[in-house]
Amino acid sequence: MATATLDQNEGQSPGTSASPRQAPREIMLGRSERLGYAERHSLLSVVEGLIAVSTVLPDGRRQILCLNAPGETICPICSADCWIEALTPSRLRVIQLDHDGGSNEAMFHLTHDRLIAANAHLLTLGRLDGAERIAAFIVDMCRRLGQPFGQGGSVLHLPMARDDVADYLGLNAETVSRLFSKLKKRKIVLFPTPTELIVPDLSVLEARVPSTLANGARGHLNGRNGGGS
Amino acid sequence: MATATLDQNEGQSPGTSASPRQAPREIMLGRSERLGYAERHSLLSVVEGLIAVSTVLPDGRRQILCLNAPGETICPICSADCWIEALTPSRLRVIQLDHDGGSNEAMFHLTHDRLIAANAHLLTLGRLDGAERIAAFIVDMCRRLGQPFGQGGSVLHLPMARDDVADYLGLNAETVSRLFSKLKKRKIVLFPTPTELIVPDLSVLEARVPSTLANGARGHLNGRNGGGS
DNA sequence: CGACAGCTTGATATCACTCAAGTTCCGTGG
DNA sequence: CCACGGAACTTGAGTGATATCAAGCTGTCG
Repeated sequence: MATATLDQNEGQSPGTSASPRQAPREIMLGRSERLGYAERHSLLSVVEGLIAVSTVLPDGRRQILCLNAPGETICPICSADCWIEALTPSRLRVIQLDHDGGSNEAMFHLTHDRLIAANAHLLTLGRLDGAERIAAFIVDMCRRLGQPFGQGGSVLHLPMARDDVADYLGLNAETVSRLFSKLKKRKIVLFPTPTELIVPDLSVLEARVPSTLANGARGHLNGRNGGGS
Repeated sequence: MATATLDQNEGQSPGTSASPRQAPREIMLGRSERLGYAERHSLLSVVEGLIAVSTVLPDGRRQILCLNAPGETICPICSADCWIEALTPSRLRVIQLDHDGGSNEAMFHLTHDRLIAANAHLLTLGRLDGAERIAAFIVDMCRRLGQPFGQGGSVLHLPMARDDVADYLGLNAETVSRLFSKLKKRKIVLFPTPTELIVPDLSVLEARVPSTLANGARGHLNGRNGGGS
């Protein structure tokens, strides 16, 4: 897993990066820029933007395993065999690991939360149809990135392309677009612009997400919730 | 579908269980018997049989998140919101936790391995088609449960129903059966009986699994031996 | 204003699901 | 030992959801 040292040139190779000075080391990534495993040596947390951890097959198929919003730390384990990719221009902060017991526990919590989220995602990919996946996705993103709107509504700037949503949900971009359109037609979600979503009433969307998931998907935000019934 | 209830006398209620009084606590589960979260209080490891950790939606859709073969320990985190279910009659051993730092590390390793496997599974469900999923599955099971056969082949007793394979791979039972038949017709896999598979040459199957996965899927195996690769 | 990237929409194809028989396997009882 | 019955498995036909291919549209930024 994460080894300690960083050299000075970190974050240099990808195109538009600005070179971080000293104290709080930062890495800038432009849209679609990636870091492979070899290019990271520390824990990273997202300051700004949206980061995807993804696997790409030789033929180009991509699966996004995990999305990290600002404030979240990228799980170094889930990213060992994968790419870290900015879905929108992003700023990352390098977290210095102290080699005491303390960071072990931090690593465990990261891993723990990630596993719970991964399990929810497995259910999504294995057993939900397209419409359900989209509903679950929007609800999840509203909780993580949305601003409250009216009574139980949410405004969300979706900082990723249809393409990326598709690769996260195991669909393709056209299907995502069609499903969005369907929600738009029914006025469950409004689209002032393609990346600006207004959900007037989140509970309408939540009603379209099978219940186990509606709870399970929150595992990485709160602690655990109710037992397995 | 019996749900086993456990009280003080752990391991009593499920059908055929033998009740150990003291030392190595064991739990027997008949086929399809389940333990909910409330019925477990410790780490469990599989002695015999095959255990699935699964989530079930209100409408009955089931996703198997994880399979545990003999010798493996069931990850308590991945099973917090889920059922533990025996796919074939199984024997579990209760592992007593000592509340020292040592078990923290054990928990971390369990979680770590599980997360790596979950990520591989996400790729499988999100981006592989039916034929690829089945190939990846058989290869994985051969490594974990198979006996070497000839030059680079493997014999596998598959201790689970088509149904269960389907719920693990996000398919349905008929599709699994059809895909098995296709492999049978091409003599890539032989079926002396429906649950007995002979893979004369594992590399033929491996060639049908996109390469990233062929490596990633082994993450959770550390320390177990399997047929060669 | 023009060009490009991203988005939407339509037509068609394909893969996997559903429903419905059959068939095989296996345990049980005559 | 064979007949029976149920569960699991296989197979086929038809359907539906999602992917693919192909335009066209929109919005953003020089």
